[in-house]
Amino acid sequence: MFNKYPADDATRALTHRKAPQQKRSQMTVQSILQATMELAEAEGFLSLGTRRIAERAGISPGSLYQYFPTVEAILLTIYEETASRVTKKFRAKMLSIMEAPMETVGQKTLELLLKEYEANQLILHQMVIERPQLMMTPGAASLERLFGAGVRLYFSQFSGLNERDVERVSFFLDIVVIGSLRSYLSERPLQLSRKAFLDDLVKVTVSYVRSQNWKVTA
Amino acid sequence: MFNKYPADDATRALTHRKAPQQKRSQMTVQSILQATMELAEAEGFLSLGTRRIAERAGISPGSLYQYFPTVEAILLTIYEETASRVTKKFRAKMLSIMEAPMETVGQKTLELLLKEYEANQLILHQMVIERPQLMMTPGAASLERLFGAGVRLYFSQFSGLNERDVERVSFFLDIVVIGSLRSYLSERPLQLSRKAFLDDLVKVTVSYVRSQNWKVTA
Amino acid sequence: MFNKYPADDATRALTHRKAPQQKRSQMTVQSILQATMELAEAEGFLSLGTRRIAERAGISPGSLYQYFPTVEAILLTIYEETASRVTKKFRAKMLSIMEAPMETVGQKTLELLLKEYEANQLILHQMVIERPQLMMTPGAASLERLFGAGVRLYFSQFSGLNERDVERVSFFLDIVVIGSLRSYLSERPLQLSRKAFLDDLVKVTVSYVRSQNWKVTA
Amino acid sequence: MFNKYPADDATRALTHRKAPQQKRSQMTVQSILQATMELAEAEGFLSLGTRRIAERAGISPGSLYQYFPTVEAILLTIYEETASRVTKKFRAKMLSIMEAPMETVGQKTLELLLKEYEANQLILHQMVIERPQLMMTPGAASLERLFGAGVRLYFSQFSGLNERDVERVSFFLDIVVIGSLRSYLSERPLQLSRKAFLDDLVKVTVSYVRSQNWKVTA
DNA sequence: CATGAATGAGTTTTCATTCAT
DNA sequence: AATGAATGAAAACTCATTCAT
Repeated sequence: MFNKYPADDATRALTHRKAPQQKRSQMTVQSILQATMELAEAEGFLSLGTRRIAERAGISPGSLYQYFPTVEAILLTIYEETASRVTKKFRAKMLSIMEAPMETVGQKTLELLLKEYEANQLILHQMVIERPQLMMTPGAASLERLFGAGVRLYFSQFSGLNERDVERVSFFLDIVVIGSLRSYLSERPLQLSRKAFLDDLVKVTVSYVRSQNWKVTA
Repeated sequence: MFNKYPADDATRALTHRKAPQQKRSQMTVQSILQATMELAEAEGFLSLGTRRIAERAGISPGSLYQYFPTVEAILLTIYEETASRVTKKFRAKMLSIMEAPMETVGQKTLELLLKEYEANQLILHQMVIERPQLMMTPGAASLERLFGAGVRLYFSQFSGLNERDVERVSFFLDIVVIGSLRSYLSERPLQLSRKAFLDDLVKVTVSYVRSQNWKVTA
Repeated sequence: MFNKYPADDATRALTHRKAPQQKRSQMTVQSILQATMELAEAEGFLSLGTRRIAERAGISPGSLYQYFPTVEAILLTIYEETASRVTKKFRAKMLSIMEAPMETVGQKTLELLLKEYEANQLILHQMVIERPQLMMTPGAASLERLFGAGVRLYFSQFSGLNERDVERVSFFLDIVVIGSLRSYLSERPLQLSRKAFLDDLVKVTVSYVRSQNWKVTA
Repeated sequence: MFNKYPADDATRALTHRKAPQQKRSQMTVQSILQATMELAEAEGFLSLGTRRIAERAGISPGSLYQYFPTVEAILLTIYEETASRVTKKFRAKMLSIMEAPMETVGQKTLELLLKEYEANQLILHQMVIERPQLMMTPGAASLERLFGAGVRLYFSQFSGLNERDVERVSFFLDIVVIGSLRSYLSERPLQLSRKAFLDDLVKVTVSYVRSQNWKVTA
C-alpha cells in the first residue's frame, strides 16, 4: 500500500515483534519511535521507510526488525499511545463538568479537544491524513468518534430521552465537530481567529442540541 | 513525496507538457486519463504508477511522458476538470436562487454539494484523502472554499454588512460544511440517514447565520 | 528454497516474463544465459543470485527482471534447452540402430548417453545435483527417464511381450543406468577407466535383458 | 556456498568447537542435533539456519556457537554418526556371511543396505541430495564406497585374484549399486516393487561377478 | 511521434555472527 | 556459560525515467 515492497499484511502482525526485555532494548524502541517522528516532522509520513528510520535512530536495519515488522507498526504504536492519552483526558474532563450548564460543557470539552489536536497535530492530524489506511486497522483505537462518545456520556445523566434520538444527535455532532476541527487545522485561515472559531463552534453545537427541545429530567 | 524517484519538483511543471493539438494526441490523453481512473477505482490512488497507467492505456511509457511528466500531473488534470465543473454548477445554482428565503438557499445549495460529492466521490473525496499533497499544489483550483465563496456571493446582494463579519462567517461556514461533508462521506454512519444529516446541516448553518442578527437591506 | 528472499512460487511463473522482440533484447537474454553458466562453472549453482548474474552479464538488475522472474527460471530455460536437444539425439540414435543386435544397441546408446552427460556435465549433472527442486517443476522435461523410454522404444518393435514385464524391465534399467552414470560422473574413480565402465555397463544391461528369456518375434 | 556470510572455511574447523564435558553440555548438544533433525524433517535441509535451530532447541544463538561453528558442522556430526553406525552394521553382516554362497551374500548385504537407506532416508538420502557439498568435506566418512569396501572384503578371503581386477570390479559394483539405490529412493516407481528391484539388483550384481570367470581358491 | 529496452538508485527484509552484560 | 540485543552485508525486486531506434 504505502511501501513499495510491503510485507504480506496478512501474515505480519502490525504490532511489536517481541517485547523488549532489557533496558538496552527499551532504549532502542524509544529511539525508533523518536526517529520516526523526527523524520515525519521533516518530510511527512508518506516517504518514511525502515532504512531511513533505522539510520536516523542510529541503529542497524536488523535491529529495527526485531521490534517492528513494518513502518505501519511503528506508526500504529505511536498513534495508539497518543490517542489513548487524549481519550482518557477527554473522558476525565467530561466527567468532571458534566453537571455544569451546557454552554460550559461544550466550551470546555471543545477547548480541550482543539488544544490536544493542536498539541499533537503531527500525529492526530497529519498522520491520519497521510496514512488513512492506518486507522482502518482493526483495533486502532481511533479518536474518530471521541466527541460523539462524549455527547452520549453527557446525555446519559438525564432520563426521559429517546435513545435513537440521542444516537442521531451524537453522530451528527461527532461528524460536524471532528470534520470542522480537521478542516480548521488543515486551513488555519487568517480571517478566522482561533477564538472566533472555537466560540462559534460551541455556539453552533449548543444551539443545535437546544433546538431538539428535549424534555429532560436530571 | 509520492513517487520514489520523483523528478525535481522545481524544474517540472505539474501540467501538460505540451497541449495535444491533433486528434490522435487528444485520444491518447483521454486514454491516459481514463486508464488512470480505472486503475484508481480498482485499487486506489496510492499504488498508481506511470508504467501501469501506460500499459492500461495501451501506449508505451515513453508516450505517456510526452503528455504528462508525472502521475501527479495526471491526477491534477483529472481533479481540476471535475472541480471546475462542480464549481460552475454550484455558482449557477446559487445565482438562480439567491433571492429565495435563506432556508431554501441553504437547502438547495447543500443538497447540490452533497450530490456532487457523492457522484464524484472517487475524485473529490478519495483522491483528496489519499493524495492530500496534490491539493497543496499552487494553482490547484480546489473545491475547499467553494461553499464559503457561495456564502459571500449570497451576502453580496445585501448592503449594510460589515465586510469582515461576512468574511468570518463565510470562512466558518466553509470549514464546518466542507469538514462535515468529508466526515460524513468517510463514515457514512448507519445511525444517521442521508436526509437527517442534510436537514440538520441546513438547520445548523441557517440558524448560525440568523444568530448574527444582521440588519440587512436588499 | 534456494534463494533467501524467493518470490512467491505460486504467483510467479518460472518462465520468461516477456518474449524479447527486438534484436537488442535477444542479445540481452543470451548474455544472461551465458553469464549464468559462467558463474555456475566458477562457483556452482547454489550461490547464484540475480544481482551477480546481471552484473556479469553487463546489464542492470532491472533488465534481468524484464526477462526472468527468478534465478530458477533462468536455470530452467538452460536445462530445458539442453535436455530437449539430448533427448532428440538419443531418440534419433535409438531409431537408427534399433534393428541391430542388442549388444550393439546397448553399446551405442550408452555411449551416446555418457558422451552427452560428459559434454553437458555442468547442466545435466551438477545442476541436477545442486538444484534438485528444479527438476520437480511441473513441465520440466527431465532426462530422468530417458533411458527407460529408449528401452521401451526398443522393445516396441517386437510382439509377444507382456506389457507389464516391459515396464518393469524398463524402469529397472532406467534406475540402474541413470544412477550408475550419475555415480560415475560424481566420482570419476581412477581405478575404473571410462572404457571399462562403459563396457561393463553394457554387459550388465544386455545380460539382464537376456536373462528375462523372452520369446520375441520381430 | 550455503551460508550467506560463512565463516572463513580455512580458519574454521567443521567440527565441534569444544567437546562437551559436562552433563548439561551434552544435553545441549543433543538438543541441537535433535532440533536440527526436526526442522529438516519439516522443511528440508536447505532452509536450515542457526537462529531457527537455536530457537527450536530452546537455547540462545550464542550458546549454539559454543558447540558448533556452523550449520554444516551440525549436519556433518549427524551424518557421521549415522554413517559410522551403518558402516559397522554392514561390515559385521558381511563378515558373518562371507562364506555363504555368493547369491546369499549379495542378497543379504543389499537387503541390509536398502533397509538402512530407507530407515535413515532423511540423513543418508535427503541430506546428501540437498547438501551435496557436505560430502566433499575432507574427512567426511561417507557411505559412498561402502559397498565396494564390502566387495573387497568378500574377495579377500580368496587367493589367486588379480588385485587390479578386484579393484575394478569393486569400483564398478560400488557405482552401480549405490547409484541404483539412490535413483530408486528418489523415484520410488510404482511400476517396480521393492522386492522386484532388490531381487533384480542382486541378480545383476552376482551375474556380473560370475561373468568375470575368476579362478579362485578359498 | 511512438516504441520498448535499459537503467540504477533505492526499498524491504533476512540471518550468520559477535559481544557486552 | 549463557543470554539476547545488535550488527551489517547482501539478497530480491521495483519503477520513474530516459533514449536509441
